[in-house]
Amino acid sequence: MRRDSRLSGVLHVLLHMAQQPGPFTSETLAKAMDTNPVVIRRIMAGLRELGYVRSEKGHGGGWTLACDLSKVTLRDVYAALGSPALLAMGNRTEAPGCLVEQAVNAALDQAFSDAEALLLSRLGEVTLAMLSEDFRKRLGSRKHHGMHAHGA
Amino acid sequence: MRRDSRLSGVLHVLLHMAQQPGPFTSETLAKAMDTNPVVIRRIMAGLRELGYVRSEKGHGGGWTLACDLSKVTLRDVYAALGSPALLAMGNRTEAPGCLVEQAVNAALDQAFSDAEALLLSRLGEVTLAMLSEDFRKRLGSRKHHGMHAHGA
DNA sequence: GCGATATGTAACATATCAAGTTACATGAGA
DNA sequence: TCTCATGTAACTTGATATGTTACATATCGC
Repeated sequence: MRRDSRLSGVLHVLLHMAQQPGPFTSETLAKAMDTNPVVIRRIMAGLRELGYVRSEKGHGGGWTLACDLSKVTLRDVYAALGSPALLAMGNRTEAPGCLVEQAVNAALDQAFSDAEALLLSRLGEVTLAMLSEDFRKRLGSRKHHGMHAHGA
Repeated sequence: MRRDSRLSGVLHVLLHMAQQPGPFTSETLAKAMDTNPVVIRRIMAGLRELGYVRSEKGHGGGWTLACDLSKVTLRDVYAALGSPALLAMGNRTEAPGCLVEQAVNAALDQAFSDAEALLLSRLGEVTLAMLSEDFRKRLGSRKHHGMHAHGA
């Protein structure tokens, strides 16, 4: 199944923004992400509604971080995207009349909801500040080898 | 994202088969599942290769259970389907040169693999025999209310 | 052997959805 | 007012689960 990479993408954007202050245009961010400005605006829309970022039009406009990175978790970002489905699998039918299917659904639902709960919990343990810190650590160790932050 | 219901579907088929001995034609099973015989053959193909079911052609042919239901777990059935993706989300790019993306991927991968491991573990704890037992329990309690096993 | 029945499988159709693209409206600053 | 930027609708594209048709192959009963 095709996998949704919006969470990965929006985190990438946020972390890039965390490295310098200025507002970033959608086009700048899109170039860094190798995608389209409209896609950036789309995935940022939810974040703006929750107040994690701000956007301004016109000259000198663009996107700005508007939150305490140590207070926002990956789970918050996930929620800002509209909480899309976490699991690639689901039941064939919900609320089936067939008792066989009810038994199957009950077993699968148990396993599925456990996994979802764990994933959400893990995402809730990681803040954007922690990610940013990890990035800087990686940057430091790579610099010692004379390489760039970006590459093919 | 569209959710994969093959696991749910194939479990449904197997449990139906567990209720009576005879071979079942793809058409019979398809009717019970409200789908197409070809779809049944497709999802059963992997199970046959692993020896969980047998198929025979011609008169009196069809699908037969060929395993000890108490020895086959939902995880085994999942594997028989080819182990399709469990999670609906993934990284934007694997092995990125961008250090920001590396940091993002590392965090997400951790959470993702934890959730996948838990899900697989849970699926591994449930056998087809347990599901069949649960079904029979449901059947018993519904019978007391004068209802059928199937219904809209 | 022959016809009926069943699986096996390729090929094609359909539906859904993330992602990409185009077009245009709106608003802010120089 | 002109330029730059976001906001958003509409459309295109690609991937994939699912559904369907068609036909080949194997097996049973006569």
